[in-house]
Amino acid sequence: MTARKVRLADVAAAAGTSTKTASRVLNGDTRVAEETRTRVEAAIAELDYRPDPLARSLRKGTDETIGVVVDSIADPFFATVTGEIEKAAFARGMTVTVASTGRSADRERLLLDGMTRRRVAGVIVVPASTDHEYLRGVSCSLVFVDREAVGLDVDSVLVDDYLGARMAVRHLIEQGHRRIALLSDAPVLQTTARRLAGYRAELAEAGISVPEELVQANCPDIPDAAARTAELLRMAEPPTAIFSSNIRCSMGVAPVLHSLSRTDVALVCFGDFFMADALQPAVTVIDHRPEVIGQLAADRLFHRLSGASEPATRIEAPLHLVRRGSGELRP
Amino acid sequence: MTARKVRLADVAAAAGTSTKTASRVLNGDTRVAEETRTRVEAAIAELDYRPDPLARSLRKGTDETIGVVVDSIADPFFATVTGEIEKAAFARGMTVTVASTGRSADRERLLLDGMTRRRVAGVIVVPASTDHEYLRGVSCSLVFVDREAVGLDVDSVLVDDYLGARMAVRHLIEQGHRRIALLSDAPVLQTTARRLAGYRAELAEAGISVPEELVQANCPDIPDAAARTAELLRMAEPPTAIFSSNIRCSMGVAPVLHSLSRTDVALVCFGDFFMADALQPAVTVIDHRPEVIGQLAADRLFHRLSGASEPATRIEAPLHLVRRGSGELRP
DNA sequence: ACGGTTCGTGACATCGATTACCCACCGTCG
DNA sequence: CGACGGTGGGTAATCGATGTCACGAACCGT
Repeated sequence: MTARKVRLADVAAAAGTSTKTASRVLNGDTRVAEETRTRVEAAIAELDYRPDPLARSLRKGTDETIGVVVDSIADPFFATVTGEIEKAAFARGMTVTVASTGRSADRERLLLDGMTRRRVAGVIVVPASTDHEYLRGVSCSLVFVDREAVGLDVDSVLVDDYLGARMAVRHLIEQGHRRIALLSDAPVLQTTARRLAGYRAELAEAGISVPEELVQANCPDIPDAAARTAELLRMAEPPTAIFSSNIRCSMGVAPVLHSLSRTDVALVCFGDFFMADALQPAVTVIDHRPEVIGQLAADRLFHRLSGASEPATRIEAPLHLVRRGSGELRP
Repeated sequence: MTARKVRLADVAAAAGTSTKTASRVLNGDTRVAEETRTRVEAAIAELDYRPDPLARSLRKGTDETIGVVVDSIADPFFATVTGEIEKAAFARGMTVTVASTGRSADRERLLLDGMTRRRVAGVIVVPASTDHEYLRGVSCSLVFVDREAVGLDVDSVLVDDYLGARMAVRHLIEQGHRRIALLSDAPVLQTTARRLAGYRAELAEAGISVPEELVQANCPDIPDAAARTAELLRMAEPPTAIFSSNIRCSMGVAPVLHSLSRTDVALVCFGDFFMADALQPAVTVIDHRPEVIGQLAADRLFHRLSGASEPATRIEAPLHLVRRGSGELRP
């Protein structure tokens, strides 16, 4: 077993130079004699030396680590996004630290504060708070994902929520539906609010009025979404179609429709989810791939890290309607 | 905005002491006069000082970070495990760094090496390699999850694969099945090998011989599992029941049974998965909850970190059969 | 031949904390 | 009364790397 700790000083000693020169070789400084360089490189290889990342970070003031802050790392959507980021980071020899906000603005602040204190090179964040002025002076690069930054000019990778919702609702209208219910999270979130707006706009444009009892815009979790769905179906004049505006809701709606054998009700969901294509009928979705979003965010961040100082960009991840059956049912 | 950098020296200056004394207060050293202590604490609060984690780690030789190494962070099972670990870490003010091995032993080595070099306090790892001697001398605590350590005596949190497989197969036999197919990953993995052994043992005990064509023990991914399932169903004498021994396989099998309208074939899966309860019939599973596994692993790790030096333990996460319909079909 | 570059190099300070070691009290005991 | 032991606290070394700056040698132009 090679010795426990090999320091730069050991390398320098082995090569017969000073630590400074060894450091120069390590960092690819050009002002080192060819002969010296090879001697140091030999010593590095010989001793299997690798620099101490902590010491380096302390001195340089920036760590080869990127932070990922999401609602919940256990959420399959964010897990996939994170996985993609980790892949990109690994390819560049960087490490990734993750943290979940649980949708709490305070916690978001706490986590970001901790990460900047650790001098992460950059952070990819799905914000929970609605005001990001506090990030004004941070020295690390930031990329916002899924939700926009407020009061801060940073790169962001977004989903066109408004358009996606319109696509979904238009599709249902095209199948002949007039009573289209909506299930969504609390509209205090931008994302949710925009999807709700898209839903209303598309219906308005088609000249369809929306009875408020069809708008269930406050389902925080799967069981609640399930309960609301059951409620909708018990109405005197039930909806003939449902637009579920996020994955959590979808995972509540779909099972209920099936267990109540009400698979005659059309369903379009915002966001693909596991097994959506295995149900009978398979669930039609507006797809925004987490892989793509993760890649875009990572690309953006690494682009910044390599020194680009362009103005902040807003990238919109592509959306497409995946017809699978449930959204093509007629009333 | 408070000043960008507050160092311990600033606190000491404000309190009129030396950095050493300030450091003592910070680390709860008892040999500090009550009066001095309060003065320093006031200064800390006043300046909103928080110690630099990097500098501290460099000096102390151990970082307040725990590493999580899994096959893939995007896998919903591991994502949930990771989420639970992160939750536990956050509660203790520690950060979490994650990395995926992609099942590569080399990469496992690389990642663990990198983490120990970063002086993580501990690592929770789902190993990809089959020999862990190389971890013999590491200074950080380790907890293995889901697969056993080989050549190394460490805490581990496991699933009783053998028992689980027997439970699944017994259940199918009890429903009257005799031709029970198996789908699994490559049996080089311990987990897989044990489940396979359980499958064979249970059948043998029931006096049922297993035609080798029913054993599809090499499905690396979802599409492959799907293809194998279709193949099984095309056989001259097809199986009346299928035991899918891991989640990835299950996500291949279930959709195929549905899309081929062969929901008359009984199915029991090892590991719960999203929407398993929404299918018609819902999928019967042997459940081993990732939340529980994550918690157990985190508990174990933090227990070690707080200084326990008991011999290594082997914890087995509880398993239960969740009857949902697909496993109760008769031939 | 001499001052001015450029090049390769090393001594030393530095990042921000912890810690080894030493000192200055104060009270007490022999 | 002086040595001793326990407190409270300071100085400087340390963790492992990088940045500053200065220095000697070779090189160049006039």
